[in-house]
Amino acid sequence: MTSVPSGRPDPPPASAAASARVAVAPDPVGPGGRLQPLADDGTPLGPPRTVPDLARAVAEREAEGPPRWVWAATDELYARLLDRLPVRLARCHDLKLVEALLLGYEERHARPRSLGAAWARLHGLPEPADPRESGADDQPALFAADRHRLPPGTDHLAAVVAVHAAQLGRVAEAGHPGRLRVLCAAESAGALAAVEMGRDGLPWSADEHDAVLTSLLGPRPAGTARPEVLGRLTEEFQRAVGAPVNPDSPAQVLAAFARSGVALPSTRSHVLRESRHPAAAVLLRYKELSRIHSAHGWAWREQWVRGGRFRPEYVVGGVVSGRWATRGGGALQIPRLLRPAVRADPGHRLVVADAGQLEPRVLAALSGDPGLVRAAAGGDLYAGLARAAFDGDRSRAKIGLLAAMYGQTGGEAGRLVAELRRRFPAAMELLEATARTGEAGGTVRSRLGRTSPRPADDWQQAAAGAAGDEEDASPAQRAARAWGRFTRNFVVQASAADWALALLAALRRRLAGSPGARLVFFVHDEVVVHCPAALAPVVASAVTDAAAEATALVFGPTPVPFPLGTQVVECYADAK
DNA sequence: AGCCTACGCGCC
DNA sequence: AAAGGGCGCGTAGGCT
Repeated sequence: MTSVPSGRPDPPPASAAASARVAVAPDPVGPGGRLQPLADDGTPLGPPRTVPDLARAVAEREAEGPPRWVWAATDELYARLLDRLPVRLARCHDLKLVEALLLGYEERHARPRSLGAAWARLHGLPEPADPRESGADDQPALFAADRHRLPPGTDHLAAVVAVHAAQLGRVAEAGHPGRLRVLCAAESAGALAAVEMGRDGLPWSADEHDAVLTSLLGPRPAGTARPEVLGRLTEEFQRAVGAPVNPDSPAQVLAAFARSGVALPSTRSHVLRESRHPAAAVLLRYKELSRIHSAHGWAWREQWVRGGRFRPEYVVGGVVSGRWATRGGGALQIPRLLRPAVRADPGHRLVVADAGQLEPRVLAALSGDPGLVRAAAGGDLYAGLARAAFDGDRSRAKIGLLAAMYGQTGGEAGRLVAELRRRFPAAMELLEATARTGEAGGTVRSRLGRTSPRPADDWQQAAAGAAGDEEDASPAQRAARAWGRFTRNFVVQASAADWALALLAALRRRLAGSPGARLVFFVHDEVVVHCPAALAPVVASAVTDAAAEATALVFGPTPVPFPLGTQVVECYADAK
């Protein structure tokens, strides 16, 4: 285990003031449920209360002063409550997400994390496997309780109370309990935001979307036919290679190029761009248009855009680094070409906030490397880096630093990394130490304590199947290096995700006082808020304040600034 | 028909 | 010395 070095104290607990908690268990069927007030250490305060209308009881309790709601899974229970709640809930403790964080911290990554599984572990019972996560075609609501995997006859509320208390104890035993507490609170707040954002949706203009598609692909074809332009480009491509080749088949395309005397290593666009063969340019154009049509064409719009909103399903903790994933619609990959379709409602604005150079700043803050900290302090980190080590060549500085964080060693980038090692030894040593840990099969942690998984037991054998005729490295060595690149990047990416999650939570809390302002998008290092135009300045300053709060929570006092570029626009395409 | 992998590309 | 991290999704092409 390698911990991230730090000379700074733990941040304070997420809620310094004593705040009540309330455990929640919905009835298996119907609108009722049970509530159990808890002390901050998880001890029950008084008897549980049975209520006929859970949403109403939760709303009333929230109005008395928001407790931290403790429940099995936000994505299931909060999603059901939200429609019937007059307000949004301030705080929660998501047992499933916290269980996953703790299992990772305890290096038991592979274990199931449902409430039922956690309950079983507490009682020495066999652990039920996690249910298959799935989207729209899921089990009907009647079976929702089954998703928690509680053994039949188990009291849901008692299980919530017991697992919660046990989790608080496990957090307290961690190496940095304060940081882990922040992580659990931020992850849980993120789960609330994810449900809300999925509900509210991203403003999306079908007309603008169509205008973009039509300008690129021509008029919409009838039914599921492909646009004529794709047929024309296919024919043109086939004439150019002199064979009836499917342009969507990399194998056929490579063979056709080979027949005309051009050996390509792949059909990737950067390879095609270097080829002088006349078919290459046609193929590139075909790929570009075909991609838009198949990935974000009219069919996508009809499937995902309803009532002027794109509503993706966010999956909190969907990536081991703590980044979110999404299910359906590819929400985290909205192509730049389509951003004109993201438009604020009339009289509204989008406040788009983007954390610039987040990962290198995270590296500076984690390592405390004096040179890198100085470079970060100047505003443009890469420019500062360039002045210190690359004769002012900003692009080489950027390539070198990214290569160092990704573990690239070959070619020009490798030489740039060598220069970085001379000038920024502490930062580079942090990266190399985490890589060595991974190569040896160990785990590393983010700043707040999110822990990398261990490689599979047979990780070095499994890699033996890969074609390995290169160099002198054995398959096992190459597998070790690959895992080292993963852990090397994990610390930076996961700590950046810590910061972004803290930002989201802080911003969400600040926006609670402005009901017209809604978080509508979150992607790794960027948030978008939709609000009435008059509110935009307030939202923009809330964003700035939230960034400062996130920096303090995650990194404590640090000389490294984490600036958030904030823009107020009507259309997403106009941002930066 | 469904299931799986490889490939390629979009985003960060 | 070492040949670039994380995703979702669509298509092709092989498998059962």
